[in-house]
Amino acid sequence: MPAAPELHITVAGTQRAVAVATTAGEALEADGRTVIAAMVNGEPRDLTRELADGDVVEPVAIDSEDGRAILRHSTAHVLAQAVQELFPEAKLGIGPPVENGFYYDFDVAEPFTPADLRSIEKRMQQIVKQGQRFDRRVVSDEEARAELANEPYKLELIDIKGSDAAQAAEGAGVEVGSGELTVYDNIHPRTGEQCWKDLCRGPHLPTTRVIPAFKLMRTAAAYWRGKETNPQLQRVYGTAWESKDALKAYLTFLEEAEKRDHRRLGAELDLFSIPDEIGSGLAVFHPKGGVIRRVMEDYSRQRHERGGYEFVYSPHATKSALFEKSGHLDWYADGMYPPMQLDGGQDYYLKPMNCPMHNLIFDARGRSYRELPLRLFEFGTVYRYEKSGVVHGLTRARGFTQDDAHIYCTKEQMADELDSLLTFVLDLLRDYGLDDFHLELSTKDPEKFIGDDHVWAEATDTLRQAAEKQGLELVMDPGGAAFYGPKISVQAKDAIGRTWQMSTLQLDFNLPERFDLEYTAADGTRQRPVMIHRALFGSIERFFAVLLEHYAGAFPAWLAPVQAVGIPIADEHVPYLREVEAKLRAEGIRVEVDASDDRMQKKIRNAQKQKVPFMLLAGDEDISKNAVSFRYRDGSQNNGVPVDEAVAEIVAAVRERHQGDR
RNA sequence: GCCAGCGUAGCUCAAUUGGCAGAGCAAUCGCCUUGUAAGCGAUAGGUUAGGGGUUCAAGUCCCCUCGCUGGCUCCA
Repeated sequence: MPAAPELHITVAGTQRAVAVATTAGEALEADGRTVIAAMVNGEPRDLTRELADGDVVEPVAIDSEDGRAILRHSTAHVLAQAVQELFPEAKLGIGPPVENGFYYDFDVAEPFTPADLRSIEKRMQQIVKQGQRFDRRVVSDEEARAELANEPYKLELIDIKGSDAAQAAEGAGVEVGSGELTVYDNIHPRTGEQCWKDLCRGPHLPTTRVIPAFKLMRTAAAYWRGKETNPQLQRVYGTAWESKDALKAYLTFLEEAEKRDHRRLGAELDLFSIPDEIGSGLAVFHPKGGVIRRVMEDYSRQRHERGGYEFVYSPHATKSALFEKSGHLDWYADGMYPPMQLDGGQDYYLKPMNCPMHNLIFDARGRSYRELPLRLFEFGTVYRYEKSGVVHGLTRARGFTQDDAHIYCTKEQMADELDSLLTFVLDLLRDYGLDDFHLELSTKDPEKFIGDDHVWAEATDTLRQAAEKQGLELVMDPGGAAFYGPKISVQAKDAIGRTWQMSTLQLDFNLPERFDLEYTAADGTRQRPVMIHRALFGSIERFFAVLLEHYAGAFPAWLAPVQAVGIPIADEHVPYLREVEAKLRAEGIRVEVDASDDRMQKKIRNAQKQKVPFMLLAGDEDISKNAVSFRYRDGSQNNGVPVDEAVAEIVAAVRERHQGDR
């Protein structure tokens, strides 16, 4: 008698033989609650999918990255079902999982109101409670078109299936992928009735009841397939988690992020403001913010001086001819303030970038190869006409100052220069307390560029090599380059794990061409230099905002606007603290004595709220020992610290740029 | 720029159905003289973003403008 046919598979690293028609869930002995899907040969699949001979099966836990994505995608389906039950006319867009949650786009006649959102969420809870089954069904293109005849956006997705357009539309791959089409039916557990269905690649949770915790967050409009010229759909954002605690932790994280918001801290700590009277995106720095900014700039200047940079200055406005020559008026006019007409019809523009100015400095006289690399540095203030909806505090302003430099070098010097430049950048960022980086390489935008393809390819390759040499993770950003050359940007993670774009390095073979820049080589021939654009902070304002949020306002001592405050127990102790103040001031420390008629407790509270790193308290006991009570802003304290020791500790923390206070 | 929400004292927020614009903090002036995150009292602070409309009566309802917030698109 022949043996029953068997499949030979690998389950969680162990080889096994199982009966034909065994499902992934059976092979994994999955409970469908903690293990909610299977990774089969590296592809996520439903637990109900049958295995084939030779399959390699791994469990997908709901609290893994893949598991959360499946959970969120399934929750997006529940959202869409709830919306179509409450708003039968709503047409479906796409509904992928995203970082921390999911969304689904709908075409509806009226945008959702906050009340709609609440009733949708309520309906979703009912669907979750019912425990509807997610059932996968393979369909042909024709069947899919027939079933989805009332869903015009889904039909469009079927049409572009597998094309570049499908890849380009964020999230569309979740619906159609590039292989066979599948529909997921939601089946009522008791009646077996089909409650809802959606075109979807899957996989999904076994049932809706497996969703442990979710919450709808907000509504927003979003352009269909991310194109500004397409109609706007109504997007509903939500979040979903593997447990109620995880959801709660996420909501707490959002609150924490809100407390760190640089716009809020900027007002609380009296650092800067963006007065309506001046205009959107145009900030003023108050004295305390000014101190931080000045110290940031001073240190950067010092480092650049040591790094072989020369300092230049250039004006904020120029005749249009300069930006015609640079190509900005052809490629960047939308991002510029409109021109001012002066001198009988002459157009003047505010500069959106400093590079053309620096090119003129390079070109002011003949240059020798002996001068290269020539590094021109400027804190250059630029003005860009940002669309009204995108302006955001200091991180997206209309006027800002770049720590901008342009490096002119030979082709031979380029690789070394990029290498040392990246090291210089990362080093400097570490001094400002950021140390978790990755790099991003932005390549040519096929619709917006100047110069030859092979020149772009060469520049991109050079940048890639420099990036790889750093041994950091490198992420590609196709089409993200500026019009004149590819770029590497340094992305840094802050204290609560958010990623910010910091430094940018751009390689440019094109502007030297347009400006006809030349140097005389050793053999007497005229040669074209290569140009590197780079900004380390990006913009000082943005960097300031990132640090403000990174430190939650508690800047390390060397950057703190007030580094130490003297707090007397009573008025009679003020003169003693004045002496301590004088000693600190002689060492260049920014110190104040709080001689107001508040009580000591209130003075401590005020200093804590202002996040002053060091508090020096003095009463009779301290004075008798020529000491102070040395309090740190974390609330800890050393009593009876001799004044000279306290001074030395503060001076050391500032001079050595300590990250912590002690 | 597009969609939605919001705009009350410097800040955080009240104001019942459309019915006298209010509190805490901050500020100013006093009192208190103090040992580890808010002492007490008084004073001042407002064209409720601006403009128009409905109404006996508008912070509240309607329209327009401006600004901000969250997204989309874009970006240092």
